[in-house]
Amino acid sequence: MSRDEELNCSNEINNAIDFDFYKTLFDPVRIEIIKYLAIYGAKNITEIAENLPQDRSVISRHLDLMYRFEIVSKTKIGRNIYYEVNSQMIFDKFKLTTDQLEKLLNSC
Amino acid sequence: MSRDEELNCSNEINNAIDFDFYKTLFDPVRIEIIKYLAIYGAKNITEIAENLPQDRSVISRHLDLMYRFEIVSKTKIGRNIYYEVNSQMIFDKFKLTTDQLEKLLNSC
DNA sequence: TGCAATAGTGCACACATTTGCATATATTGA
DNA sequence: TCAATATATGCAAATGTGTGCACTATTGCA
Repeated sequence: MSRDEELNCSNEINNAIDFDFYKTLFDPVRIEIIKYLAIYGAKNITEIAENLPQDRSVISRHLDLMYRFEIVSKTKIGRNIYYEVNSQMIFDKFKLTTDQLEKLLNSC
Repeated sequence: MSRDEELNCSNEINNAIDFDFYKTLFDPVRIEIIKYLAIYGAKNITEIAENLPQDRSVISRHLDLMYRFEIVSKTKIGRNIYYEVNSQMIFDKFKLTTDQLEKLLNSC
């Protein structure tokens, strides 16, 4: 394998796997938030915090981080900001990664 | 949604996503090791450590952890233990998760 | 057999991230 | 307008994980 092929291979792996997205997704507390939202639908920070051990401020920061990766979306209604899981987006991400990994299996 | 359905939904999410596996996979140094092995094939700890900034002992521990999740496999030849990425297994895992997420999209 | 090479482990320190309190900042509804 | 409610942020402490050194253990080869 030439140096070019090596670099190419490395790049393909980087492209196949959106590392920062998955690293953000696979955090124990964030997964708990996601599960809560997946079950109960759109909820605001206060209500999420009432059902998880973490402080409101902590939930706020986790949601903000997930929002930046589009793992959750938010809708403002009155005083409240309702957060919701982008289930479709998460699925699409896994689908894309799976497809790209399949290609990688043949080339790298 | 009844309490039973909630629990069921929560369990399905847990089953769909092998959290510990993905959490182990998405670590910056472990990904570097995986990329190195994906490109260069089976290598022993010493050689991996020579090509990454971390100490041999650190590489050893990361490989041990990944081995426990079957992310890598090992083969002993003479004095050396050659580690290799289980690319197929990683792909299969993503495929399974993707399929199960698709089902979840309809039920939860 | 012994020694050189390779891998694994105990330990303490480094580092990044999470956490919760206190407080600030918004923003709405009365 | 202003009190009430919801969210965001500064900060320092806590936590968990990663890290490298020193050392031990293992084992295959000369």
